[in-house]
Amino acid sequence: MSTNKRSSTLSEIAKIAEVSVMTASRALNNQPGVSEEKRAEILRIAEDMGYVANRVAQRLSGGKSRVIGVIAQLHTLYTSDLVLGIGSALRSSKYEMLVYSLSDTDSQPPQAIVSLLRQFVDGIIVILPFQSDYLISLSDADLPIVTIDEGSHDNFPKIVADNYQGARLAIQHLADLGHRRIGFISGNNQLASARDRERAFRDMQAQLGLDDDPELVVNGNFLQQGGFNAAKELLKLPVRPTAIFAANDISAAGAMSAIRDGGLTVPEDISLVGFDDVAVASQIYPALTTVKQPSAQMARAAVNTIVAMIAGIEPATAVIMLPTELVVRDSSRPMGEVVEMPFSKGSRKKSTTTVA
Amino acid sequence: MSTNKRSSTLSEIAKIAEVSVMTASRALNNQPGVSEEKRAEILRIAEDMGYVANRVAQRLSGGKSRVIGVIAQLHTLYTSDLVLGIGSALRSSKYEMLVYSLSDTDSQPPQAIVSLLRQFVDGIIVILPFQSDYLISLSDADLPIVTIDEGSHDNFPKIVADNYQGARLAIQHLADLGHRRIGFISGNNQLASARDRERAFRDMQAQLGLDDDPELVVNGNFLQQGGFNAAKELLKLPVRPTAIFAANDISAAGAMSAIRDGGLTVPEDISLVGFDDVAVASQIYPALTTVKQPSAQMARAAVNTIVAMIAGIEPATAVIMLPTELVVRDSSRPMGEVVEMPFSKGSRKKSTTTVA
DNA sequence: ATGAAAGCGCTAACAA
DNA sequence: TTGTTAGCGCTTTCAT
Repeated sequence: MSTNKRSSTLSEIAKIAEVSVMTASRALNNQPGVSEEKRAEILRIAEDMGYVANRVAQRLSGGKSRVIGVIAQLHTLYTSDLVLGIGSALRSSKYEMLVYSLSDTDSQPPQAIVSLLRQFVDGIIVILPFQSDYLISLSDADLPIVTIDEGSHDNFPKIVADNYQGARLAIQHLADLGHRRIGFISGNNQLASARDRERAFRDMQAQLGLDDDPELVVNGNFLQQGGFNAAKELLKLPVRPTAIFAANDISAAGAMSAIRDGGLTVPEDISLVGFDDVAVASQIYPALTTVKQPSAQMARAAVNTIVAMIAGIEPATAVIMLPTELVVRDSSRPMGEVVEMPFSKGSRKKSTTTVA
Repeated sequence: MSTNKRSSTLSEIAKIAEVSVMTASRALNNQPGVSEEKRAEILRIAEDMGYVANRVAQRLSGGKSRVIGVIAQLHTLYTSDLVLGIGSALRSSKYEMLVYSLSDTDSQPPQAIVSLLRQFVDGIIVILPFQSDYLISLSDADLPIVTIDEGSHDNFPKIVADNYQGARLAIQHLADLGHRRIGFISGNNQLASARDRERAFRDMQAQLGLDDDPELVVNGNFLQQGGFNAAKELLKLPVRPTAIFAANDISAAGAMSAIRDGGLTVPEDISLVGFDDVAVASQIYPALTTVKQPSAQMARAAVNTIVAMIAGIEPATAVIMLPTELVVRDSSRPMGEVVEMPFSKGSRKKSTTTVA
C-alpha cells in the first residue's frame, strides 16, 4: 500500500484495471452493476494506488461529498463542547465534519460561507448563536439542516435540552437547601434556552412561594462579565439573596468573582448554581453545582438526524428534547450551616471542625 | 437586490448580460480584458441576482477557492484561542476558514480529510497536536502549509512563541519572590514548546543556583489530571517546593486542585505559575500568574504567511518567533510573606489575618 | 454487466 | 476586448 504523492484519479484506476471510468466508479461506490471479480480487482488497484475520491468533483457532479458542515460560535465554551461531540459522533459514520466558526461580533455568517457550505457539504448542523436571523437565508436551501437549540422563527428539526426542567431542578435544589431568597442571573433572551430557564425560575418562585422581588432577576447575558455585573447588583440589594442561580456556567463564574470581590464567600455566604456543566465548572473553586446539558447525546442526536435526512428520511418529530441533570458540587450548601473551611478539607495541619 | 433561492450561475449572468461566460468570469474576478461598461453591467446583474461564485467549481477548474483550512485539536483551550484568532485575522482578508477538528484520541487526521482539504482549500494552517507524524503525508502536497508550534521533523514555515524566554520569565519571577525550591510540571515533550519550557527551567535552575533535585520535575503532560497528579508528587517530597511552575495553564489548574486537596493554599503555602494565559487562567481562584502567549499575533502571522504563500511569495524566514510576556496575578507571592487571607479581601465582616 | 456521452460551474489557454 | 475550446474528476442518463 504505497501512498502516492499526487493522489490518483478515477480514470487512472480505470485505465489500469482496463475498465471504463464508470465501472470503476460503480465498484468503488458499492453500486450494483459490476461483476464481483472486476469489483475486487478495481478495489485492489485503488487501494494499491492510495486512491482517494475527490469530493469536490463528486459534489460538483451532483453526488454527495460525505462532509457535513457545522456552523458554530467556537468562542462559547458550551458550543465548543457540542462541536467536539458532533465530531466524535460523526467519527463512527462515514462522514467528515468541517466547522465554520462564527465570529462573536458578526453573529451571522457572511452570505459567502453559507453558499460555500451549501455547495460543498451534504448537510449542515447549526449550533445557534444569539442572533440567528440568518437562518432564513438557509431555509430555502435544498440542503438538510438541523439546529441545536431553538431559534426564533425557523422550522428546521431541532435538538434541544430540557432547559425548563433543568432549571427547575436547580431551583428545587436550592430550595431544598433552605434558600427562600434566590437571585437569578438571566441569559440572552434571544435564545429559547435562556427564556426557558428564566420561565422555570419564575414558575418555581411562584410554586414554592420564594421571594419574588423583581430585583432578584438581573440579566447577565450568558457572559462572564455580565454575570459579574449582575451579581454585583444582586449583592447591593437591601436584603441580599442567600443563593444565586445563573443561567449558564460562564456567568456563574463571573458571579463567583463578584461575590468574592464583595468580601463574601461561596458557598458559606451565598450558594451558587450554574447551568451547562462545561469543563470550567469543575475547575473553578469551589467546584460549581450546575445543571448538566447532555451535550454528547445532543450531538449524537443531531448527527443521527442529519444523516437520516441526507438519506432522504424526514425526522419523525420536529423537536428532539433531551433531559438535563443536576450535578451537585461544592458551590451550594444548606442555608446558614456552619461548616469547615473548604480549602482546609483533609488538612492535617489545622483541625477545623464545626457544628451546625 | 433580491436573493434568489437557487443561487444563479455564471452562465446565467452571462446570458442576461449578453456576453460570454468568460467575460462574465473576468468581470467578476477583477481581471483585465473587459471594458469598463461591460464590467459594470455584469457586476450590476450579478449583484441583482444575488450571484455567489461556486467555489467548488472554481477550485475544480484549477482556480482558487479562497478558503483556507485549519487543522486543530479544538478540545485544547489554547488551540481554540488560536483558531478564533485565525478566524478574526482572516476576516479582514477575502478568505474564509474551515476548521477540521482533530479528535483527542486519533491524533492524526484521517487520510480522507487531508485529501479533502487538499482538494478544496488554497492553503492549510496546522496547529500542531501532540503527535504530528501525519504532517509528512502533507509534505508533498502542492499546497501552502504553515504550522503553529514546532513539530519534530517537518520543514514547513512555522509560527512559534518564544517559549524558552517565557519560561525563563516565569522562573525569574518566582526567584525574585524569594523562591529557591521550585517544582516544575512538564508538558508533553513531543511538542517543541514543552521541550523549550523545560529547557528554560533547567537552565534557570543552574543559572540562579536553585534547588535542582531531579524529583522537582514531574510530567503533567499538559493535562489537568496530569497536573493534579504531578502536583501530588511534588507535595509528597521530603522537602516540599515553595513554588510550582506548570508548563501550561490547564496543568496548573490541576495542580491548584491538588494543592488545595492537600490542605494547602495558593499562594500562601505555594506559589503557582502557569503558561499560555488561556481564559480560565483569570477565571480560576486565585487568578493564575502565567506567561501569556501572543495568540492573536501568532494567528495573524500565520494568516499573513499563508496568504503570501498562496500568492506565490515564499516566506523570508522559516520560523517566525513571537515574544511572550509574564502576567502576574494572584497565584504567586513572595515567600513566607504574611498576608491577609485573599478571600476575605475587602471583607467588613470578618477580619481574618494569618501568619505563616 | 458494461460503456459512451454529456455535463456539474468554473477557469486556463488559446484564438479572433 | 472578446469569445471559443478544453477540461478539472466525477456522476448521471442512456445506450449496448
